[in-house]
Amino acid sequence: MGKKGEDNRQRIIDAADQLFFKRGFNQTSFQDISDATGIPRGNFYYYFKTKEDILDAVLQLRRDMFIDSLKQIEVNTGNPLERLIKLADMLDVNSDDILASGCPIGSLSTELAKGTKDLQEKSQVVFQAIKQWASVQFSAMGVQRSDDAAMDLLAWMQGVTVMACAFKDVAFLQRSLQELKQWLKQKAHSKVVESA
Amino acid sequence: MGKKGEDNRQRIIDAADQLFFKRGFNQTSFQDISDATGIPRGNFYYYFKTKEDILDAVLQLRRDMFIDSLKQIEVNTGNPLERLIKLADMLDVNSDDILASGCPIGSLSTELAKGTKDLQEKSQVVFQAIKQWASVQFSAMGVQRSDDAAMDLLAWMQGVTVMACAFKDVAFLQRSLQELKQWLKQKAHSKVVESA
DNA sequence: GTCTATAGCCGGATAGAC
DNA sequence: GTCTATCCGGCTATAGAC
Repeated sequence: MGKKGEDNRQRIIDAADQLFFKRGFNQTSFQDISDATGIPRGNFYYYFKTKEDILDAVLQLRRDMFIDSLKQIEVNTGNPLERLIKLADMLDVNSDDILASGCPIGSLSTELAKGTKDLQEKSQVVFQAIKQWASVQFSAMGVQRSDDAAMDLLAWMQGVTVMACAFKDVAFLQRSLQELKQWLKQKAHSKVVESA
Repeated sequence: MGKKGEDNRQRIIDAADQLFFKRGFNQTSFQDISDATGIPRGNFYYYFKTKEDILDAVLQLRRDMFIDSLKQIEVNTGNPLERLIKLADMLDVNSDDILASGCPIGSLSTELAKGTKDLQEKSQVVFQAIKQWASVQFSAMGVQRSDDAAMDLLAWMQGVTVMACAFKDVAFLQRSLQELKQWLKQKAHSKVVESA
């Protein structure tokens, strides 16, 4: 806590997080992060051994941020259906960024999938956390095969994001979000029918 | 046709096409393409002024290849529902590549979205060709708002691809493909009900 | 802990011989 | 048309002064 460097370290991670999203991991240079923070390039190696170490820190940050957001949703919302709807609504809340740069997690995962096996595995961590949370909510809703449902939800959100970003089509994003919410509500209702 | 260089030019484009898919556009160097073809780096500039010109040629190749494939489907299949199912089945036919590197069009679009505005617009062209073809098929099926249906289909395929690639999950890919086909069949049937 | 200077490499692009 | 040699710049990473 008292360490001076912890502040600089966090500023590097925060800037890298933004730049990895806007430009991609490979296309973000130490110079870019230096320009954004005012911290000299050479100084980075005091906090991180390699660029990949910065990536690790960014992935951990994103995972922690998501887990925080999801816990907030759990605190504020008792109904699992409404919780999942709030997750989906992130597409609307962040629509400007999504149209411009896609999904921070999905686009990074897509980029890292083309790298070394080491890199490929790292990108799963954030998705895993969200998937697990969504699965728990589906399960609480009484949905069978909640893991499958969680994957379907994530796939839906990713697909909408890829196409909306490719065509810069906010109307498609909004329409798909409505249909996604309908699908979630049907999931919640159909479990009643099936369990009857 | 008699030009000697046309052969080399095509070999460069074909190698770039593969490499852009496996490693990404930015992460593919002239050296990589040279290694794959045996053609010296410096020679590339006889056929292309810049790396972006190679990208243009690759995008045109992919568009042409898709248009060819879709025309083949039209020739071999009279029923628009079965045509769309054959389009979806590309997820199965190319499942190994998809698990390893994602969708050639989607992943490139995601990468280029983080580049200059010039690059962003180019990636739309291939998607546009497939979307238009799918829209025609939905329309022939009697589906209302066929453009929306085409976007939904592409988004579904992209979402499945992103998640299947991220988790290297072939079972999810297969399951989602079955559900996608069911959705297509429901679309085909529901239009009868609505028009009755 | 902070910063400058620079090594060492590799990228896209060019010039010009053959 | 084909190929070699090379320029110039940017990259990650390192060394070492302060």
